[in-house]
Amino acid sequence: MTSPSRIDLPAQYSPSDVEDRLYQRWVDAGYFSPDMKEERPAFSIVLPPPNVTGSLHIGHALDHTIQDVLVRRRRMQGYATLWQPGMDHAGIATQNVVERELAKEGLSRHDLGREAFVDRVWQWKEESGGKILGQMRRLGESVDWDRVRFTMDDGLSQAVLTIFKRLYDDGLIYRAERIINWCPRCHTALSDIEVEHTDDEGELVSIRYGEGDDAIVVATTRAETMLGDTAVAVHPDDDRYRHLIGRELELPLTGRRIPVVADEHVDPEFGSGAVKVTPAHDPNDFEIGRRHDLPNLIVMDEQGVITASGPFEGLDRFEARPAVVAALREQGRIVKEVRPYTHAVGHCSRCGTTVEPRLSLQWFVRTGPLAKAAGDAVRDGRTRIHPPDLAGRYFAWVDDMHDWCISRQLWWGHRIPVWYGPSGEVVCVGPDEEPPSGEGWRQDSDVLDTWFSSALWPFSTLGWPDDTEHLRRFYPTSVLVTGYDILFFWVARMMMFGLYAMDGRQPFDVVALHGMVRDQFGKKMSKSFGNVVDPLDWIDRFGADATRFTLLRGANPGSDVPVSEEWVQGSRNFCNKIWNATRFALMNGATVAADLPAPERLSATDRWILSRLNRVIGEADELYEQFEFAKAADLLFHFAWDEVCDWYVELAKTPLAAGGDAADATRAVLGHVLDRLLRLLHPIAPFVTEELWLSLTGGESLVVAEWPSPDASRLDPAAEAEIATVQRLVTEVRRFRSDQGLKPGQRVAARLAGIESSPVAPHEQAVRLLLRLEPPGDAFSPTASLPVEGLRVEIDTVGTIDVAAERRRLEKDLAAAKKEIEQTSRKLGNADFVAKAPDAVVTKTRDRLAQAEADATRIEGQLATLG
RNA sequence: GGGCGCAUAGCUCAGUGGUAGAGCACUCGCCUUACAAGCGAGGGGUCACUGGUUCGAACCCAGUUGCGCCCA
Repeated sequence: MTSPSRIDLPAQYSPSDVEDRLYQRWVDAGYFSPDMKEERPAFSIVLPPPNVTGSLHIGHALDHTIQDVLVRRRRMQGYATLWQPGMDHAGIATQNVVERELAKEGLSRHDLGREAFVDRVWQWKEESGGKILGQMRRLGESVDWDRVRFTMDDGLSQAVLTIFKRLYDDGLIYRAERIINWCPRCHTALSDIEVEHTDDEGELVSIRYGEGDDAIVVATTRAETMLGDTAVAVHPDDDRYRHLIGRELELPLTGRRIPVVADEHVDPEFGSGAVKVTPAHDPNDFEIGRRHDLPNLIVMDEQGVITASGPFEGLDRFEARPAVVAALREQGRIVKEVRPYTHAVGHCSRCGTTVEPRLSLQWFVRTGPLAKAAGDAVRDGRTRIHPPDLAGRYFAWVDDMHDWCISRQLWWGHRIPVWYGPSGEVVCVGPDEEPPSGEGWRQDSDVLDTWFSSALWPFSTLGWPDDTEHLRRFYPTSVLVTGYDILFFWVARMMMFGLYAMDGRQPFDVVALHGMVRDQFGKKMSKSFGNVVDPLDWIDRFGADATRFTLLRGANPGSDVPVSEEWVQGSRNFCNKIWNATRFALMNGATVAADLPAPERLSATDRWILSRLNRVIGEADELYEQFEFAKAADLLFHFAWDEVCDWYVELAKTPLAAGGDAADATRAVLGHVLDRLLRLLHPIAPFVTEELWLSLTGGESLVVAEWPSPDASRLDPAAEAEIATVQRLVTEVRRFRSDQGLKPGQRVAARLAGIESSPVAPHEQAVRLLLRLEPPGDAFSPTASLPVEGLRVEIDTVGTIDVAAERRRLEKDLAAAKKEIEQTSRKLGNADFVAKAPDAVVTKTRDRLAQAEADATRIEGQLATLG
């Protein structure tokens, strides 16, 4: 159960050896439940409840990782943090799952009856539902497991009944006969946003109604609906049809006579300028029908089968379509057929079946005043949408919201709390009221849209309608993290219900939106395309930290997140890099003490890395605060790898080897830098950082360690400049070595002429170590001489120098210098530039020119020496 | 049809007025005692196109083309 001791870390980080152990330790310690001490400020996030049927997919992984980052950082900052987990009951999806199980037994839900079926769903939920909760542990999510909620729980159901009653009494819920989206496979109504529109290939058939001078041509993609036509509509100002308005035509195939009506909403420019009107099967036609008192003739049943009497009765709608067209063709009434004809078709978002608009008696939420409030809360800044440019989409939705159809013809869900009496009474029953009983009373058979209960999530999970401590402390929640595709579905509805139920207080202060996870080519992940990433597979193979890091590294606010296996490998490598840097530190006795040595007692190298560290602490903290996870991850990646590992650790080897005070100081600084770095990375990569930090510090846990803040007294521009000089020198000599074909490990003798008066002087030993330069011996005879950073590096390359390679290198440098001279002199030769550009820019340009000229002169000299 | 967004290296993306960047991929050389999941060096871009504003434009403005998303 304990972490490895300080020295015996293996050479490679193995996530599977540490993740479960650490996670269980965190849960056992109770870190994920908020510390309710009064003085702690509150921070809360509600997890968007995944479907009880669902399993963890890569989109969840992104969404949850972002939330975990926010929560873990705030926890380290000392907040009372609540990350509220749970699931929703997913009405249609869950009912479908259980119905499929029953089907295997040759049963339908009707064979069981409502009560037994619902029992069966509960049974399924207990046994197989909620798999996702276990998977969330694998990702390292620090949710409060003591507070898992489910939208069908007693408490949350109480919340549903409470708000339904309030809305009903306020006249914000009503029942009406309207055209709704009907799924003939799920046998239920759907709301507008549960319908997905795709451009499908169909046909556009033009049909002649009437005879001779009275003939009118109408066009349709759903020919079978003509069986339910009750009028033809034309624009009142359309001269072509003016004479027909008010007359009747015979509707083909039916023998019925239907009127020609004049309606302003008909577009005379579109098609023939005349439209068939099917009020019971088309939303626009329904409106026309209402304006002209047309009958609503339903010609299809709930499975999409034609019910209109005649030869088509009993045909499925897709069989009826060609049959109707054939019959019309036989009568010579088909004027034109366009096939294929691409047009938008609505599909059930659950099962993909083509949605059928259908006249039906349903319950609705009157969204007008609620949506207005939801828009205003964002407009006046109580809720901030991030990134702000996505607020436009939100406004477009809430400012033009249609009433929300909330009844579903399902059995699994919150049953509508309305009773109908024997004499036509309608009674909405509140949560603490007894439903009317007695002969002839029955409850509405429908259940509520799942989104109705998830719209209550930010306060129902905290105990509403009871006045609980959690509700008082954690509402409004601090941030909602979700994909921009959920803005309409869920965010707007939570805003409406939150503001309504909580006396105008918004459900969250910030809505932080992210995009969709895509593959490395920016393509949407889809099973049929075969590019789906399973986050659990990645966690198994690369670790939870690498998976999280990969997702975050692409998580720019509001934009899609491309990922690939190559990139998660890179993230895994990064974790391993941190692992080995800490391993090096432990092997060299790095310590983490309360106080660092004062700057006067530190080398420029130590002062440099501390200066950089404190800059990075400030920058990373700001990026986290701004939801800039991709930039925060990138910053820490480069600081850790490029600066700490590639330079500081390498430079530290010299004082560590020297021992004494120099080694002690370096051990303290190295320990300090890693301690702070691990803290900064912990929200992103909780496991590897925790494992290393425990070894490095012997502390209790990074989960509850203090979040770092920058120490301005450690900023040291002079040390930064000094080390920059060292870096340029080393890089330049490495380039020479590489061009000359000297093996990296090959030691050569060299003299660093003029180093005494150079800022590099204190770093001579370190520079020699990095460059594998031996001190010159008695027989030292340099074959090359490199002027660099104000000193001259004379090297005995052990053999003849590759003159051609050296010439190539110098000529390349010369060309670069000449280009720089050309560019800068042109600018400086422009009087307007010198006069109008800021002084700093002009000075900088002059400096660049001077530097380039010096470089060119030096290089030309070297080339001349080469002969 | 309406609205919004995007176009920068082979791929995916940062970069909002002053020297074009990263990751991955690519080339060359290395098992140099933390790490080959590594180290060092290197190649690679008319910043979609046209015009404008400006001393100066990847960046601001207008238009064009192409692509994507949302809504109907």
